[in-house]
Formats: sequence, structure tokens, C-alpha cells
Amino acid sequence: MSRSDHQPPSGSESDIERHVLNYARTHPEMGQAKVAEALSAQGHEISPSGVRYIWQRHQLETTTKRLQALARHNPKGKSAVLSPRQTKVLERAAASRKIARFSAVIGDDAGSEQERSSLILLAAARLFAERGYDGTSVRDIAETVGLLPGSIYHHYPSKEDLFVSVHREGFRQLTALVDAAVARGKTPRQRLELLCAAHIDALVAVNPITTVAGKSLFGRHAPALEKRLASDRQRYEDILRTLIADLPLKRSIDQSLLRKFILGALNWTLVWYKPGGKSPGEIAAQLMAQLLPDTK
Amino acid sequence: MSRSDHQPPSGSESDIERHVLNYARTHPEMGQAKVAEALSAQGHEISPSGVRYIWQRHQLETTTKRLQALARHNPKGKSAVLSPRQTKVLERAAASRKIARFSAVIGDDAGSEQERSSLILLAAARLFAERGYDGTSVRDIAETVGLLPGSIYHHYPSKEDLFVSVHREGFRQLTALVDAAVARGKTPRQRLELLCAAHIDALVAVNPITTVAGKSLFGRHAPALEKRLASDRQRYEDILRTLIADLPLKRSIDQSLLRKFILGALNWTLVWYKPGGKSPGEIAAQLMAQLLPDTK
DNA sequence: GTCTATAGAATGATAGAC
DNA sequence: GTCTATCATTCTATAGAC
Repeated sequence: MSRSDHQPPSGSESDIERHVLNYARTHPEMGQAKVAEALSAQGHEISPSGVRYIWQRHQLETTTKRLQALARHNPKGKSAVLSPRQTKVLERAAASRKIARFSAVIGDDAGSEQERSSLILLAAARLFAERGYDGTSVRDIAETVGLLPGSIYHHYPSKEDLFVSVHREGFRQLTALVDAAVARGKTPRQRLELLCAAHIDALVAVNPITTVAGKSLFGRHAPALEKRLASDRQRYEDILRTLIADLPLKRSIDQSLLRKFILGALNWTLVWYKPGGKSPGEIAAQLMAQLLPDTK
Repeated sequence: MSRSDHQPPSGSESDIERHVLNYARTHPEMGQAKVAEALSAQGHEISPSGVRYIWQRHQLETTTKRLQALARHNPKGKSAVLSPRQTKVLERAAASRKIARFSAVIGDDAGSEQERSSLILLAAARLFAERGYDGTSVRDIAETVGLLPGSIYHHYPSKEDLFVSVHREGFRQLTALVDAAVARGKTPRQRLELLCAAHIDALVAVNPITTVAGKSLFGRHAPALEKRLASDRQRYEDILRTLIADLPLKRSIDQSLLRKFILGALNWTLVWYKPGGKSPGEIAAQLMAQLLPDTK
């Protein structure tokens, strides 16, 4: 009664509502526009937003909700309550929500649901880290975030661009971690040791984004792709270069080679590191002890 | 005349021979069996080996020879002496022979034409080294050795098996090279330096087979494939392990970590090494100087 | 009514295998 | 050469939010 003054003059209100709810039951996958169009064609004048208004009052605004309501009211009654396709839609939606919730824990916006683009980035990072660029298909990525392959292209223009984005973000995070670690060091040697520990830590960490960055260092990609990745790495290597220049080294030491030896030893941890063994800090300390025993 | 007693009694010999040579001209790509069948169907009784016998007398036993004879006798006379497809067959054969001749110089069986399998192995190694496992298709390999893709499967049951063969052979050669180098060393430290030099040399050498072995060390392949490669590497790492155990090291040094640092530094050369710069020997010497300055 | 994100189907290229 | 699978990508329609 309280809402009666918002309703049209004719008594057709409950009539229209019944039709809309009927459509929600018989054609749950139809959207506002389609339902409004269909009803109007049958002589029941209604706008898309009108359909949505009724849906909202009954908690049926989305395809998922309409399908769930259907499944709830005919629980295993008849065999074919939902068609296989409808079941699939529900499953994808569930997967998608689950992923969004899970990722919020890891990502930067802890708590709130993340943007789809970030979720795609994270999923791609995980797969790239695990199987490499060639070993990962756009299909795999889409499946992981609960989308269809084509939908990825709304967010990233190509697979290569997606990889470049992961790579860039990886080096951004890696650089930030290393910068923060180095800042805590008092002597040049201590700073180098902290860099090494942070570097190893980032490579073997749970965060797949920095792992991708680390792996890309010795990954062989197509020349065109490799070219786009080079600049990300340059800045990072510069940090190590200036740090080594500060060390009190004998003249006979080739600084360029020393830097390469350190990078090689550090990155090699990706191949042999196992979580239960030596910690990144211990490994870094040993590397310093073996490579620069007399420096302080 | 000297051969006349081997010929059949009837005067039909030249008649049959004419037919066979005719087929060599009109259907050069048909084999013994097909020609024999076709002629028999026309009432000219002849067996496949009979066809081949006549071909041999006229130096026409192979498709290549028949096509070349055709091209020779109508040199640019008419426009379409050979169909595009026939030309392609000739080109492939030429490529195949050229490759066999060239490879005989590099390979172990210098002089004699190598087995096709070895040629495939070598070509595969070159491509794998250049583009990686995923980046190389069976088609690419076949093209390089002048075979059709399917023919590879006569020699190797699958792409993965072919890769495993390359890998195994790579480590066989790598181990042999390193063993020979180490044998020349007088002190433990000298032996280690020689191992390092030989290792770098093998990785960056022209020989793609050892390069594949080196690259595989930090290559990420499917777990199933990775498992098949592990044993090849084990034996190699053992050489390094025993060599390090002989060194006069301080107690505080972790030998297992030292080995990993060395392997990392060595393998990392694959990423940065450029032919014009420092030689493998110089790099190895610097590594020793920086990592074991007080050892003799 | 308008806009964006997504679905769904289709395309052309290319892969490994035989 | 042929087969089948899968790839990255594109196209069109439309669901859902505002």
C-alpha cells in the first residue's frame, strides 16, 4: 500500500509483475532489454529499467541470482532443472567470485575486491611463472579468472602486452623491495648483502609477479619481445652496479665480471632453492663470505 | 651383346624398355611398384624389380635422377618442363645432400656421409639452442635437413624423444670435454679453473649440442620432460662436487653452496657472453681469483 | 538511455602426429 | 599429404550498472 502511489493507474501492475517473474523462470539468461522487448511485443508495455526494478524487489537482478533461485525451488526435483549450459554459467560465476576473494588477500588492496585487470595480471603471473610464456595459453589464463578467452582482450590488447605488463610490475616491485632493503645497510658491504638477500627472497617468494621478473632474466623470448623487456631490467642492474662501485676492492678485480658472477649466483637460486633449506638471508651471507671475505 | 643372354627370349624387351623409359619421362615421381602395376595393367607384364633394373641401366633409379634428366633434356625449352611440385622435390633433395656433405665435416664420422639420425640430431640441436624447445617445431627441423615433417618420425618416436636425445648427447660431449680439461690440471685449484674454462667454452661454443645441454640447466620444461633430463645432469654435477671436496677450504665455507654459486656464475655466461670480449679462460681465471683468492 | 565488460561463436594459422 | 587439436585473436550481440 505504501508504494501504491508510484504505480500506474490501471490494475495491470500485478499482471506485468507476474509476466516478468515468469520470464525470470522460463528465460533466466535474458537481460533487461530482451525481456522488456519481448513483453512489449506481447502488448505489455514496460521499459528495461522497469524490468530491472521488479527484479531487484525479488533479488533477481543478475543471471546468477535467477539461475540460483531456479535451482533452489526445484531442488533435484526434475532431472533437467538447469541445462548444462546454465550450470556452466553458474560455475564460472562461482569460480570468478572465489578468485576475486582469494586474490584480495595477496594483492595490494587487501580486503576490497580487486579490479578484473589486476586479477588477470596476477593469474597470468602465476601461470607464466609456472609454465613460461610459451607454455601458457590465453585460454589457461581466462579459465583461471573465470572468463572466456576473448574477454581477456578487453583488458589487454594481446598476450604479449599482458606479459610485458606482468614483467614491468614485477620489476617495479622487485626494485621497491631491494631499495627498501639496501636503505637499512650501514656499510657498502652490508648494503650489498641486503640486496642479495632481498633479491633471492623476491625470486623464490610466493608472489609470482616478482618470480616472473626473475625468471625472465634468463628466459629466451622472441627478439621483439625481449627488446620490450630490456628497459625494465636496465634500471635494476644499475642499482647493483653503483653498489659494487662503492666497495673497497683490489685493483685486480674486474667489477663488471664481479657483478655478473653475483647476478648469476643469485638467479641460479631459482633452479635449486627449496623452501625447507637455507633462508635467503643465510645464502646471501655465505655468498658475501665466499666472494668478499676480506671486505668489511 | 654381352648382356643379351640375360634377356628374356621374346623380342618384347625393347618394347617394355621403351614403355618404362616413357613412364620415367611422363611420371618421374612414380616408384617401381606403381610403374610395374600400371604397365602390367596395360598388358605389359613386368615386375617392380624389372622396372628398377631398366632404370639402373639408364641411371634413373631415383626420383631425383629422373627429374634431373627431364630438366637436362628440355633445358628451359618449354615453360612448364617441371611442375612446381616437381621443382620443390628437386630442391629438397639438393638441400638434403648439401646438408649431409656439410655436416660430415663437423660430426664425428668425418668423411663418410652421416646417418640421417645424426643429421636430424644436429639440426634439432641448432634450432633448440636458438629458439628453445617450444619455439622449435618438427616442421622447422625437417625443413633444415631436407625431409618432410613426417619422415622425422621414422628416426625418433616424438619431438620430446628427439630433445632428450640431443640433451643426452650434449651432456656426453660436455662431460668428455671437461674430463679431458681437468686431467691436465696439477693442483685441485688448477683443475677447478680448467673445469670452469671448459664449461664456459662448451656453453658458448659453435657446437649447438653442448649449448642445448647448458641451456637446459635453467630451462623450464614440462615436469614429465624435466624428469627425463635429470639423470643426464646428475653425473655432470658429481664431477664438480668431488673437485670442490679436494680444495683446501676453511671450515666456515659451505661446499654445497659454493658449488651452486660456481654453477650459477658459469651458466650465467650464456646470458651475457659476447664473442669479441673476454675469453672463457680469462673469465674462469677471474672467477677463481675472486672466489678463491688465497687457495693455491 | 547510455556505457562497459563479457559471452559466445568463428576465423585462420599452426602445431604434433602419423 | 592428412588428421585433429589448439592457438591467439576477432566479431557481434547483449547483460548488467548507472
